[in-house]
Amino acid sequence: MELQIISEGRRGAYAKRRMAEFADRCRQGGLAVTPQRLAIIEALLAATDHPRAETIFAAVRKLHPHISLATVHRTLETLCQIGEARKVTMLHDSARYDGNLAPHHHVVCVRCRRIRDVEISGLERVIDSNAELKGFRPLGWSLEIQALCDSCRKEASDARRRGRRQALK
Amino acid sequence: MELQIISEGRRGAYAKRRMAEFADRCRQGGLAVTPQRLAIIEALLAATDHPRAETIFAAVRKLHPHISLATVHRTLETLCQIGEARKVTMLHDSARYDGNLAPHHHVVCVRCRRIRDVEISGLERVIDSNAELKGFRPLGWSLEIQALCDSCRKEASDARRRGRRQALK
DNA sequence: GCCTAGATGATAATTATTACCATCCGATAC
DNA sequence: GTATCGGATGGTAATAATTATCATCTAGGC
Repeated sequence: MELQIISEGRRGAYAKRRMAEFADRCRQGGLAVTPQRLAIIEALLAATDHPRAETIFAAVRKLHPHISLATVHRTLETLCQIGEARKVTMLHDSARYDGNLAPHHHVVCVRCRRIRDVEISGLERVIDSNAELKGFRPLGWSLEIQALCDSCRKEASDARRRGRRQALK
Repeated sequence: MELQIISEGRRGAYAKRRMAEFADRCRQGGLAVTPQRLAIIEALLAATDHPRAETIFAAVRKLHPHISLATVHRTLETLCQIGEARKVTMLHDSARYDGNLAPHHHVVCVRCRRIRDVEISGLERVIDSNAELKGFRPLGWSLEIQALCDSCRKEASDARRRGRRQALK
């Protein structure tokens, strides 16, 4: 299969630089530089709407009809793992509800997905004085702090230790 | 079917007050006060872990084996609509990705789910000086501003107008 | 008690994502 | 350039979460 770089279009300097770095950063992460990965990162950099896998799939498909949706899903996750993309919706896999109506925020463990309430004051001031929301009328806001909880931190370091031992065998 | 109030247990004063208000607030919202709804809001108020529908289902089921998972899903959404609960994961229905690695935040239209980047400075200071994250080691944070975008605002008000006309017929 | 709109339970359908596996190909060593 | 090999891909089945459908039931107003 042969894929080519999607049209230059009106990509910004940022996207251009990121594309230039991309191959190296893949290799640094131990990943092969495939035409699919190039097409997907390029579509992601060209988008301004924080797309879902399906949207990227549709965009990439126009030029490369053979690409598979599964590849798009996999690749987007991979890009997040090597730090080339971010998942905006950390807790997207199922809806989580909160009965606490008082204004508050959340710390989320990135590993076990436990969520705990946090109170933070003074946010309102920072947002009001700062955010330019042209075209959007704000209704509310919520801060999500990504974190590692103590028990996950312990388990993660144990796993690393085991991994190292495995690697030495 | 007959459901009863889940054991008093160690419900806080907050939950107690909310339970007391609940029936009235349902009627205000034009909703029937059913045993299922009582059981679900009570389970939600008793939980501190921002549960998913399945978790509430499991909790409620212990005392009320006949309740359906579909009812739990529907009811949780309904509770959000009348303002008795919040969905912590507004954009949970599909994963959204972002190629922009620079630190930034998001405004999300609650209607069409468009997401736009916002830059907000000074957040770091507020969080560091404020948040008590006992047991969690922070890795990053992101602020999500819920909003209504201009075009959705227009459509929503058009729809209301149509609705009123319908209602007059 | 009776009636009706709305609520529920049971289950099918839909949607997003992941798993699986045969085949392919990028990267490295020759 | 060729051979080799482990990771990557495409096609598709499987899974998980949620929503739709519809027959039945019931809360709330009379």
